Amino acid sequence: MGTSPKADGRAPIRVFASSKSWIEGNATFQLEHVAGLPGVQAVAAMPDLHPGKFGPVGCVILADRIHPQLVGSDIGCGMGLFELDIAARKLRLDQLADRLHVLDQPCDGDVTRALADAGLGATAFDAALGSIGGGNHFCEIQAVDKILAPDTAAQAGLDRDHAYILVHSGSRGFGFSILETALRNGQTALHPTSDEGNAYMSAHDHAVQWAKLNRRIIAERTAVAARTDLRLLNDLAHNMVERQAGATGDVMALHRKGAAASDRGLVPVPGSRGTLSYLVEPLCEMRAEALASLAHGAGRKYDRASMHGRVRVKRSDVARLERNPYGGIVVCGDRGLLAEEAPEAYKNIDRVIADLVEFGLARVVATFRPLLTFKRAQSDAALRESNRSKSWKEDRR
DNA sequence: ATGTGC
Repeated sequence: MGTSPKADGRAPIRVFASSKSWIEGNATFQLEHVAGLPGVQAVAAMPDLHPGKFGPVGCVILADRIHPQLVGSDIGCGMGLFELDIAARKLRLDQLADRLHVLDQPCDGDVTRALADAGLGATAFDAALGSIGGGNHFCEIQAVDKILAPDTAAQAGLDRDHAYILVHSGSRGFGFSILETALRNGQTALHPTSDEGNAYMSAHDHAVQWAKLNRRIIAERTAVAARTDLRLLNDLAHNMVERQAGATGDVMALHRKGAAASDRGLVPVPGSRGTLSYLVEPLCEMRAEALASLAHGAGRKYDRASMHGRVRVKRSDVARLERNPYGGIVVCGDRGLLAEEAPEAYKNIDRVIADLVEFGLARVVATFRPLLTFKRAQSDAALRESNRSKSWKEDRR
């Protein structure tokens, strides 16, 4: 770890990655750029740091103003971990894989009721509630691999025999539209208590709650497919900004750009879809230095575009990518996405976790192995075709 | 990441 001296008006950067964790040069370059943005006072980087569209993913930025671009378009994106009320060995995974295709259809249940129960008003994007989305988003059925902190695991009610669901999804078109509106109005930096700042935060917080509900509904649909009940272990957003009191009483903005909060319970840290995932307990000692945050996953090693060259998406490769090394199933109808999201596109999650442990940021509670990973099942072409036919029907009315 | 485009 190094703390850069404050030079060129750049905020100090603290990197919680050992020399064993490979970090791409462009990610470091982006990190330095972000540290030089207006009003930035401190930056913390996690071992899963990798280049992003606007600044690197896997970092935390404390500033005296809100930078909507740092939060990005998927406001409220995060991880929900749920326990299913069924033993993992009792699941019929092939059957469940078939049934989970309902996740590609809109909810047929009463989404209005779910929104009302969550205290949320209607949005123009509610038809997408309960859908996973694309990119690195997934819904994964897991089994406990090892419990490494039995006391903490027992406190959380973890049962080594039960199946678990880890949902990675966000606010779909809703968060996207909020960023779009902010940028259209030229709002690249907002004072936290200005009218514009308040309006952004209000829309942002709505999207954070919407995304959390989205993960809940995805998990509930999965539980229905498995004919069982579920219980929430924890749900944490890793793309978000929150206001907090600064040292001199002024209001600051803490941006988590692909980083999980370390002050609100156990943190699920997913690996790639071909590795173990972790549940970790944040430790307090270095919390302030790490800006109250932890790594949010393995982090990409190769960008999406380059994966198309690295992984040939022939039939034999598809067959390989549709299984994981644990004998589990990966459902992803989109060949291109399958290549982009191949496990080899990601850094080693064990190394990322080892760094968190070595820096005293967390300890491992349990590991989970993937049994069934569900990603967007329809290809791009199929989705476009389906949208086209929908709008054609609307045009005809 | 995106009710993801000419």
